[in-house]
Amino acid sequence: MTIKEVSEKYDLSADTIRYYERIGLIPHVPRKENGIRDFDEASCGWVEFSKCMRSAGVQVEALIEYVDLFFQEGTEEARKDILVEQRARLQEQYEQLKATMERLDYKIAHYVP
Amino acid sequence: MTIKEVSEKYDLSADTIRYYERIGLIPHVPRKENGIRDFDEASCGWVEFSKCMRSAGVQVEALIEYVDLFFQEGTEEARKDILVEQRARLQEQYEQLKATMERLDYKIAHYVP
DNA sequence: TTAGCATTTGGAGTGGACTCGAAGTCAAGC
DNA sequence: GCTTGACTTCGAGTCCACTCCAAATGCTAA
Repeated sequence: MTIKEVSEKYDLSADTIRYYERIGLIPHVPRKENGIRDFDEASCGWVEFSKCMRSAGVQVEALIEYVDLFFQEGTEEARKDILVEQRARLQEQYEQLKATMERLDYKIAHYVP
Repeated sequence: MTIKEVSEKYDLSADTIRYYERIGLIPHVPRKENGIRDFDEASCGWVEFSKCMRSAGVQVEALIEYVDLFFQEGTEEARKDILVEQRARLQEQYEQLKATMERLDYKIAHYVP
């Protein structure tokens, strides 16, 4: 698949996908002989994963570290730790979000500022 | 209350509070004769409100508009609309967050990348 | 009354995450 | 053979939301 197809498939700009590869947020994408990216299933999987994580607010830094560890042997625990930590972060955001939504609901329902 | 006290009370830097006032995210804070901010209950309320909204991810822009309308007569509906729209945005974030957390839970539980 | 610390303003600087631009290559169609 | 449009790299630019700085003023305590 070309970058354009992947970009449309996951609704991420081609620039963003190139940027993600450049900074190591997704692993190197295979190229054709002419140097053009040719996304295979694994690469698509990474794009999809990064999109999902990013849109929930997982930091770029954490994802880079994860991808980095992914290519080293015996780092399963470390990788899992990253996931656990990010999971905890999301949990916090979740609580905050819930509280704020309830507050907004109340404000909207009783609207008199 | 001084800005320092408010800053400690709500765990927001004094710089951020001044910034919020400057851009209109909170209304003008009353001053003493010497020009120093003297937060009353209303001002504290705005600080607390903005902190809550911001930490859930409500955009600065929307809050500025809200505060702006707040000081004009007959804008109740418009203000409520802002709240309703922001509520919907948070709802989307919430869904995204939930989905991502579930995905992480699964990945963590079955850890074999 | 002088030191030392908080506060004021306005403007400049920062960090994160993209987003764009320039200059070049390549394949397909006319 | 030439144009057109998608692709490449790499560096620069942008946007948002702060965060910091400088210079001036004010309050408190030795």
